[in-house]
Amino acid sequence: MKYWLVKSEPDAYSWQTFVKDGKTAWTGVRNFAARNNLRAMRKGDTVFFYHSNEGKEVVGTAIVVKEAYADPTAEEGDWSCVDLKLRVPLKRPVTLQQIKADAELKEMALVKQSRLSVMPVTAAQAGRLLKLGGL
DNA sequence: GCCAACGTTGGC
DNA sequence: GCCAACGTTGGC
Repeated sequence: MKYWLVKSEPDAYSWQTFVKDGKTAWTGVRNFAARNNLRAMRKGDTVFFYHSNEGKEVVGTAIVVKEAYADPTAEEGDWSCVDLKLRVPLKRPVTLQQIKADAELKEMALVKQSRLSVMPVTAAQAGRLLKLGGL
């Protein structure tokens, strides 16, 4: 069982919208590294949901319910998406500031590769995020 | 709104 | 196959 983190601009697709939807197809990824990470996701994996630009914090968790399939929103090219189901909101969002200040979390791709929108999270980092998030 | 980082494209 | 130019992302 692995851990991941996906980013979304609240303007494009917010956590609040996800809460209403309950489940969503994670489409629109157009970056090879991010796509490959999507393809490496397995059913049951935990996915952290991060708000970029506005908020800049990890706000909740989701679970992979359908593994990679062809992204229906892609008009050309070889792109993939997965289906995510809502799990739980963090009791307290974990901000980028906190992440940068944390010895373990500052090693996350979120900090080191700011442009990557789908990335792996280690088990240790996941535990830390959940703890800081009050879960 | 600016700018750094970095992925992608295209000319050679 | 290299590398410069360009576009996009995302933090500040």
